[in-house]
Amino acid sequence: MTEARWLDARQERAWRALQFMQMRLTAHLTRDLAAESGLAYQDYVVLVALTDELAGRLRLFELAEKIGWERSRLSHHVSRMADRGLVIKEKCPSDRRGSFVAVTPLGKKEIAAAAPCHAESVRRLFVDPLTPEQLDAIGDAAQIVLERLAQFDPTASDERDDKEPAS
Amino acid sequence: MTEARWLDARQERAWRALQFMQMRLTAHLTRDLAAESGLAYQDYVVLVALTDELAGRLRLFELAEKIGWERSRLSHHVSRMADRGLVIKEKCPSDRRGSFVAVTPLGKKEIAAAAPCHAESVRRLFVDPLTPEQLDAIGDAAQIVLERLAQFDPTASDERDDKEPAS
DNA sequence: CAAACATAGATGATATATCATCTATTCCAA
DNA sequence: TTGGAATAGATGATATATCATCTATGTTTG
Repeated sequence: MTEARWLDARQERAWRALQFMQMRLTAHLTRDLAAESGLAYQDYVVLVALTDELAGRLRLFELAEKIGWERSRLSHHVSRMADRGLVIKEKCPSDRRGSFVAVTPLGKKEIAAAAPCHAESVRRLFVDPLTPEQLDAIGDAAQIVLERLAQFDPTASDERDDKEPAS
Repeated sequence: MTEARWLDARQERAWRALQFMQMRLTAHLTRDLAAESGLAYQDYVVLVALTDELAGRLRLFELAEKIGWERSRLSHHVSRMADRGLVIKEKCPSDRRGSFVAVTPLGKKEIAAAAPCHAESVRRLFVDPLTPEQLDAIGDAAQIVLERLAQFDPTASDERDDKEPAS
């Protein structure tokens, strides 16, 4: 069997450090958010995506696409959030299969309260210790990886790309 | 009034791109791994950490530390992996509260079969599209963020008063 | 030494995520 | 048109993660 090409030292270091950073960072941000608001990180993601919209609402499938979740997961989670009054589901008149998820006044209040704290955490833990050049490097690299992912998995394209995978 | 400092365009782009990359990448790697082996990504993480050890075994708390999991999560997961014969738990003679987790021959076989495929996926999706300089930049940045996280990490103590970590 | 405390790990309850499947609608091509 | 395929979303079963708590052992301190 072909001797496995594992990663060289540089590659492995980058990969492992990134994995660990992501894990620790997410854990920390989740704790901060829970401590300062009644929101889980997932609630935050949903609410930001909705309030980011002019209408404060999106079709479920659009929201799923926007935040990169599976539809089923989103459906379940939105139901739970609706039970808590953070969002509300509305029938879509033009496509009777579909629904909108809309942020409620309560949801707006919660996200407005949580967002500054969360931004503060992101800045303190991630943005501040890095230089602008490092941030750009991360942005560039992530974008490149996302483009490559889109080539291998067309369903997972978050950005509009009309380029066809070379084949 | 301190108007909420959100992130500027560069910061936000880096942050969002990183989040998306991580999500998509993990999803893709998980699928690849499941398709080419009988292992979930979590199994892979555990088995790599164990086979990485000379003795092929670790105390549970050491393993948890190494891979960055909560102990309870690891305890549950190791039980499930033990049920499948991938690892085995052994009493620790020197500390009778504790146990070792050891990789079994089956576990070794599975990880040996899965590792090259996984490495190939990581290379194809993450390493190959980036330059060595970009990989170093990511490694450097992640390391810096990890150091900052360590400063703020509450595992050391619950004293939250030291808002100014000496550097 | 004993009492208080800390640590290792397990366990059960609950919350969330994933997977397969289902219904209702819309789209599309023969 | 119409019947098959695709899409939107919901739902229930299962898998995994999280949280609080428990037992047993080890450690410290008065």
